[in-house]
Parts: sequence; structure tokens; C-alpha cells
Amino acid sequence: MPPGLKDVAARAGVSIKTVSNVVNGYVHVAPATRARVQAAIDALGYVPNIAARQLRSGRSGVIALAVPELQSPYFAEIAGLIVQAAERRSWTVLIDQTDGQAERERDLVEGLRRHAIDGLIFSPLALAGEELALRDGTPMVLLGERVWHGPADHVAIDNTAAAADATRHLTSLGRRRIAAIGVQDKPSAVTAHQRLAGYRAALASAGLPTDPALEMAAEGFHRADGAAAMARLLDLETPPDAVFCFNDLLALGALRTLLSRGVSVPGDVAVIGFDDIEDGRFSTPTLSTIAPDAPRIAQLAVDLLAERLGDGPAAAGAPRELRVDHRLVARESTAG
Amino acid sequence: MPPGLKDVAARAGVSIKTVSNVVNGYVHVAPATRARVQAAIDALGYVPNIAARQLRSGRSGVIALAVPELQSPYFAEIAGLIVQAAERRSWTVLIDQTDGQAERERDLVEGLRRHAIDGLIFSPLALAGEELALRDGTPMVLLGERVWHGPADHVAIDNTAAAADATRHLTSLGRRRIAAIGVQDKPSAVTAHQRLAGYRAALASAGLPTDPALEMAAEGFHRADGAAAMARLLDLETPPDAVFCFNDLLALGALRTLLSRGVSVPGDVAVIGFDDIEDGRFSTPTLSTIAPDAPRIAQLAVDLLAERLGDGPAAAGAPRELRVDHRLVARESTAG
DNA sequence: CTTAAGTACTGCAACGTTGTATAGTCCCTT
DNA sequence: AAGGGACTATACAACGTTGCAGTACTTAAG
Repeated sequence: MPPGLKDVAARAGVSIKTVSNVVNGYVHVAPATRARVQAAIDALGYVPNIAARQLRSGRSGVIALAVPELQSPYFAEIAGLIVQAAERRSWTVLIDQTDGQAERERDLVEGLRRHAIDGLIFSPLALAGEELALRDGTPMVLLGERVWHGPADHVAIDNTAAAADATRHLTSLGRRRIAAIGVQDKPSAVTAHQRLAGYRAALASAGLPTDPALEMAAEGFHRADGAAAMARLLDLETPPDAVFCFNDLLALGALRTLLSRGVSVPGDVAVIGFDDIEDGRFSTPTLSTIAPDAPRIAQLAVDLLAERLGDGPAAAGAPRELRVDHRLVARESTAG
Repeated sequence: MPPGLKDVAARAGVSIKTVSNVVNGYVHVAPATRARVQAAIDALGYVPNIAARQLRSGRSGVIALAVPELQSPYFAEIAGLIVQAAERRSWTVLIDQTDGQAERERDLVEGLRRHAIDGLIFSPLALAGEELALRDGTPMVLLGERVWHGPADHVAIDNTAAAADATRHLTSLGRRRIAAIGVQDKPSAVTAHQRLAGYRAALASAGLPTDPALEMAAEGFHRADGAAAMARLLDLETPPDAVFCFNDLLALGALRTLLSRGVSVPGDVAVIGFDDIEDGRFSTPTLSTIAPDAPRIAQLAVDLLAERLGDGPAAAGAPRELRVDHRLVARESTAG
């Protein structure tokens, strides 16, 4: 029903291939011909059929982005930024939500969409290490904090160092009994492991002991988990005087528990989070946090994918690992 | 490079079409043949080429969802729910971000992606009325609060009634000087207009005067806008004793201003929002709000699209308008 | 004056899939 | 015993696009 090259060609009195050449900006087309074809295109409202183009060329112009959940503000922000970065290369982004389920992540990796996408930007939660090796050759960029030396390109902040920065910020305020919220056991929870390691390292270098009772587990990384963990911390015989939450949502949940129990923040307990989501800038008190350079993460991820997709010599080669900066943002929840 | 029907057919010793029949679950295939073909499919790891399928059938199995911004928790939630609903029909969702820009919305409507998507679920911000008529025949479902009797199918709550409910909640608490935050002038801001109308109606039916000084404009619907508007309200000679914010982000911003200025909530000023985003359940104080039945909105939108896409008799016909329930959620920010 | 190189355009085949048409086999009815 | 289905399988032609090969003409170089 919609017009094709054929219809445009008929109207402009040229061959199908010439129309194709005009559409694709091929150089050797006489200006007069080009104008005539263009007029026909405009008149008919011709739009190239992506499916046919893809069938022919093998490229779809679509990249997929797979994140654990869009509801999480951090991932929503990253998603928005990646869409913008991809747009600059006129790529379309297909957003996939894995809900952190191993099976859905595996489906992705094993190429359920295979032919439909040119590349994949993937922030895995449940899968780690070799399980992430893509079966087909679709280029992939791993996102977020992840084990180094994985099987694919990789963009991340130095997660352990960032966690140490956050913890050091608390020790530098004179806090001695510093809890952590967000500990996770399962071996695939690399993010949690790295942040725990950073936390412990900072404690050690400040000459403080690590106390298992202060390392609180969290099922997920949501407000409710943070609120529950904080409640357990307050029920300890000696509650902490500071908390490092492994992300901002946990911290906001913890904040809620603290305030509803009448604990002063930062007076009695200082709180710091991780991610620098917008909510933390408007909570009461505003939330200190670690701010990853999210725009740069998005841009680099798209750039890496572009390199792999390009026909240049950089298309192949060993996986690259790019580190992105982070910075400490001190707000009211840790105000001196 | 990846195997096609041809390769599977060769390995199983049948024709290409028979393999196609097996893949598509066609009934009249002998069990023995089916098993042999299936074995070949598994052995080769065959995956249907979506592009070819689409080229042939005209259907891509992809629907687009266009929202103003993913960063906004309400839209992120809706997006997640729609992805889930679409998954049950094994559709893929392509998420588009319009940033509320008229031009990008127009591009969508005029069919920039045309061949690539089977249908569109669209939450317009900048466009209204007849401008929303799709040029090509792609089925579209409009989302969110919008003018009735538009040119397409439409799922929404009764926006005006919901705003009235929120306002009535405040009057029933004995508040007399009730402000509104989120007023917008531009004619396309239908959401703001409807909520303002509901607010005024509820005031009138409670015998309260409307005061232009209490109807605060907001450029966008973000925390910063709410914070700024609340600051202006507090600077009035007679500040309000309650505020109805046109969404939860505005309310959270307002909350922030109130608390940082030492105003008691709900003691001095009661605050109610709109959308029931997760943040409001963990803010301090927790946020009273209007909760639209978001899962139902998502499900209905996908169902409507499915009807239009189906081959049944319901595929054509006049635009349908489905109303979805909402309820009032009273939390601490308005606690009696 | 020939040859080579460049320009402007065209025709054909193929990408992988599915709808339609067709043909053969078998079994059940009358 | 013949006719009519239901079942099983196949061949062929599209869907709209682009790569490749090729034609015809023009200009530049030797």
C-alpha cells in the first residue's frame, strides 16, 4: 500500500536503481535527475522500507538496550541518555527489561532477537563471566559495574574505588561505626561485592574494624529493602552513626526509616548513597551520593558499539574496558 | 551466515515450505516429519529472520511506545507495564522519547517509522486534537489524560474528577486556603487544564472562592518546578494551608521547600499529589496522592491495539474511549 | 586517432520468508 | 467401485531493497 521505489521510479521516469541511488546519496547522479526524483519522493511521501533494507544489507539500524528495570531511576536515566546518543548516529534503540532474571538475560545473550538488532548494550544483573559470551557475533557492550576481563567490551566506573570514596567521606566526618546496606550473597551480584570490598577497604585504611552485624543484606536495591535494613540496624544494641547504602534508592528507604523513628540525619546518623538520582536532590534531607558520569557512560557505550559495527580495522580485536569518572557529591545527609 | 529455512530443509530432507510450516505450527505435518525437522532446527540453531518475515507479511511484531520522558517515574512505570503486557502477546516494544517536543511528536504521527511498527501507543504532550490524526493507517492508542473525542482510541482516567477528588480531600480536612501547583497556559497542556478545572470545581462545590494568586504555574512537571512554585506561595502575604500538586514530582519538590523552610507538613500545610509514584511512599512525610490504575491502563492500551491489529470485525470502527479507575491514597502529608 | 578513465544510468539477481496453487496419497462414504 | 474429502508435501512467486555487472556516452591523455 505505501509507495515503494517502484512507484517513485515510475513517477520520475527513471529506473528503480536510480531512485535507490538518490535515496542513499550516491554521488554520480545528475543534479537534474536528482531533483526530479526528489520531487517524486516528496510528492508520494516515500519512506524506505526498513525490513527490505535489512533483509538485503543485514543491518537494521536498531540496537538493543537491556536493563534490569526501567522503573529504577538510574537505569531510566541511562536509557534516556543512550537513546539520545544513538539518535546522533540515527540508530533506534529497542529497550529490553530483564527484571534481573537469569533466564531472560540468557535469552538475550543467546540471540533470541538475533537478526533484528545490530548490537546490544547490556547491563547484566544475574549473569556473570563466561555466561555472557554471545553465541552469535552480535557486538555487545556491557554496562555498569561488572567484572573486568569479561568476554565483551565494557564501560564502567571503578566501583570499588567509588565505594571506598563514599566510605572515606563518612570516616573523614569522624564517624566510627559505619554500616553498609545492600550486601548480597549470590556470586553473580558483582556490584554488591565490589561495593562491599570498597567499603571494607576504606574502613581498614581508616583503622576501623569491620563488623558483620553492620553489613546488612538487601534482597533488591529498592527503597523498601533499604527501609527494612535500616530498621534492623536501629534495633541493634549499638546502632551505627553512619550508613553507606549501595545505591540511592536504598538510601532513600533508609532515610525514611530514620526520620519516621525520629533519628536525626545527619546529626545521629549520616547517610550516603550511590548513583546520584534526581530524587536525592529533593529529599529531606538531600542525599549525599556518588555520582557516576552517566552521560559519558552512555556516549562511550554507543561509541564502542559503533566501532565494532564499523567496517574499519577496529571492528575486531580484543575486548576493551573503559573506565569512567565518578565524583563525590556531599549534601545535607552527611553535612558536617 | 546464520542458518535459514533452506539449510534446515536440506538437513531434514524436506522442502523449505515444510520447514516453514513446522516453524509456524501448521497442523497438517506428519509427526515423523515434524520431529525430523525440529531436530534439524535444534541442531543448526535456526532462528527465523524477522526482517524477511516482516517483508513478506507486513507485520513486524513491534509496537512503539512514545512517552514524553522516561526519567519521569510515572512514565517509566507505565512503560514497564506496557512492555510486560505486550510480552504476553509476544510483541516487542520500541520506546520513543519525545521530550514533549511538538516536532518529534509530529514526526511520530506522520509515520517516520512507518513500516517498522505495527502500532503505536502514544502519550502526547505537545500535540492535541486533530493534529493527532495519523496519516498512514497505523493503529494508534492514546494514553494518559487527553481530550475526549479525539481521532484515535484512547485510555485514560477521568482527570477532572480525579483532580476534584484530590481537592475535596483537602477541603474535607477543613483546609480553606488551597493552592494548586502545575497550571499551564498553552492550549495543548490538556492535562493541566483538566486538573485545574477539577480543582476549581471542587473549591466551588465546597463554597470556597478561587484565588488567582493560589493557582501557581509550572513550566514542567518536575521536582524543581514544584519547589520553585512552593517558594513563591510561601512568600505570599497569606500563604495557603494546603496544596494540590498536579503530579507527584511537583509535590515532592514542594515538600522539599516546605520542610527546608521549617513549615510543618501536614500541620501548617497539607500536600497532595497525583500519580502515586514509588517515591511518594518513601518520602518524609509520605505523600498523599491520586493513584491511577496504571496496570489496567497498560493492559487496556495493549488490548485496544490488539483489537485494531486483529483480522476480526473489530479491526475497524469508530475510536473507542476507555475510562480507567483511580483512587485517593491518603498518607502522612495530609494525615488528619 | 586510439585508448583509458570517468560519469550517468539501467537490469538482474538475491536477501529469507510465506500465500497460493497444485498434486499425490489414503480413507471413508455412498 | 467410484467419488469426495482430509491429509501431507511441494514449487513458485512475490515482498522492497541493494550489490554487481554492464551499457552508453563524454572527456582526457598519449
